Amino acid sequence: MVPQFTPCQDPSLHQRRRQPSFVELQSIPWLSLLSPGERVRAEAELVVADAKSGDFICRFGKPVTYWFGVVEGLLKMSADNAQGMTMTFTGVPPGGWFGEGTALKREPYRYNIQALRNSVVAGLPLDTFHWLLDHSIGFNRFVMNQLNERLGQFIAAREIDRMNNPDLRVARSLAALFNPVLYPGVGDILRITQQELAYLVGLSRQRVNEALNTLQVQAMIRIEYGGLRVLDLAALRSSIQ
DNA sequence: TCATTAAATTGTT
DNA sequence: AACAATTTAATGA
Repeated sequence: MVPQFTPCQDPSLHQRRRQPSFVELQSIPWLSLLSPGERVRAEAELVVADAKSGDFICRFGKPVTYWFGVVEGLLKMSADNAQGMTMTFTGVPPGGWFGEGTALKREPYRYNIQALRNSVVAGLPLDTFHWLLDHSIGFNRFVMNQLNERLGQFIAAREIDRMNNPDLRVARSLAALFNPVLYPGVGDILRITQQELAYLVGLSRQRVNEALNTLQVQAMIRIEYGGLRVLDLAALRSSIQ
């Protein structure tokens, strides 16, 4: 059955925030692009919080407070359309940072971000985000690269939505999650259950299970308990039929 | 550290 | 949707 995520209080994350640990800081890909001075300030202002499964990191219409990144776990980016249907844009695995578009314009969020399972989320205060944009070339390069790569993902996502072959849908969605530029924290193994993947792709768990086994036979992935290992990312991206 | 038990995840119909 | 099989996590001696 489809679990109804219990809607939770928005300020909870803000209240549960704490200082990032050394290991958590290491998982933040753009810190190494900063100059020593910039880095000191960024690390001082970064916060992390534990999000429980079902927690909303941000909601449509709420003002932007942080630029967010995933340290650990898995998030889901989605929006509600006019018909009241929830459509999932993408999953956000470890190493992924998002919301720079709305952060740049200081606009309210235009989508929801929800934790698919217990996760650790990092947040950079909006003022610090803008300060880095004004001072750090390395940071600007990262954000620009991020925007460009995500644009490619959204274009690919439109094609995925139009595909009727479930095996292909799963393959392409997986390829997106294994994107090394957007999600450097993923590596060879993506921690995701078949149920979670089913939510992201919009298929039943049974069908996802079947598709994954097909992809495994084709030596594109290896199914592991609670996760998947990529063997051939290029094939996931471009396989036909 | 090991054995037992509970919980989570996967495989199958 | 239901159930069985498998894997991992938690517990306590």
